[in-house]
Amino acid sequence: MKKSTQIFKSLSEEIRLRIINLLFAGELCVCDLMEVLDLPQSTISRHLSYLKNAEWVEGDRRGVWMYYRLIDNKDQFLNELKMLLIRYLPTLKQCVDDNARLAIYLKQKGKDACK
Amino acid sequence: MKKSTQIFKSLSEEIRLRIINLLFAGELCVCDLMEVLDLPQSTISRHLSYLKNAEWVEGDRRGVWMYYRLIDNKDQFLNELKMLLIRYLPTLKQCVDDNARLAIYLKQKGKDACK
DNA sequence: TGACAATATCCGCTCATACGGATAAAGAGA
DNA sequence: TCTCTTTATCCGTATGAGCGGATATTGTCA
Repeated sequence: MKKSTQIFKSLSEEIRLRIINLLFAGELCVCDLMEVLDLPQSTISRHLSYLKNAEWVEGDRRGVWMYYRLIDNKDQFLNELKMLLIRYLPTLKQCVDDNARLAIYLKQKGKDACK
Repeated sequence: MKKSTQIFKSLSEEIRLRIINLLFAGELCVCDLMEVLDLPQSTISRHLSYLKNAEWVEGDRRGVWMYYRLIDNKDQFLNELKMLLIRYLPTLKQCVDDNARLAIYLKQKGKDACK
């Protein structure tokens, strides 16, 4: 039961929903998210660790960078909830904007940004 | 966006999940819930009003009693989430126990309890 | 109208968690 | 090893929401 409420609590925060939405496009590192969401590093990192505890994301280090991605969870409920979010989040204005910013950011990334 | 986080926040509380689970069986009044969940009246009432604001339930007065039931929402996302909960909540031990207590309670209700 | 029952709201308190700057830890490269 | 970059964690503070007893509100019935 505790775990169930934790799942929903992890989704009850705007920034975390925005992060999940961005990760639908594929893995991203902390500095990517800082850029796109325009938020301080400690805030991003904190939310990512929250999402990791709730088993939404996993991260792996590549050099200095930590790359985060959504987990393909064995838990059926979590997976169905994720499917729901995949369809729902992109209909929200804030997420549409974020996705647009991400696209622009990724296009110019190779040149100057991390990696 | 605010509304989306609010939806999940409304589900991030054990008592509220238990109430939703019980209401899948049909409408109930506050005193029913007090009995089955064994919680003080102010606590039940507070959570119900929270669920009402989040558009999960609606209530109507019949005499002194307020009967609450789940809303058939027009919002597609809310409805799909509800379908998910209908399948998921009854698999949780706490909810199984609650449902058993509800069944016993309802069986003897006509005699002494409200209405 | 007066007493009682069911429900909603108020109140003071406590706890969880958000924030963001500062600091620590980990790795890369000279 | 020294420095720089990225990320994680710490810290003090602020806010949101939970709790349950007390009180207010609403309706019933005599």
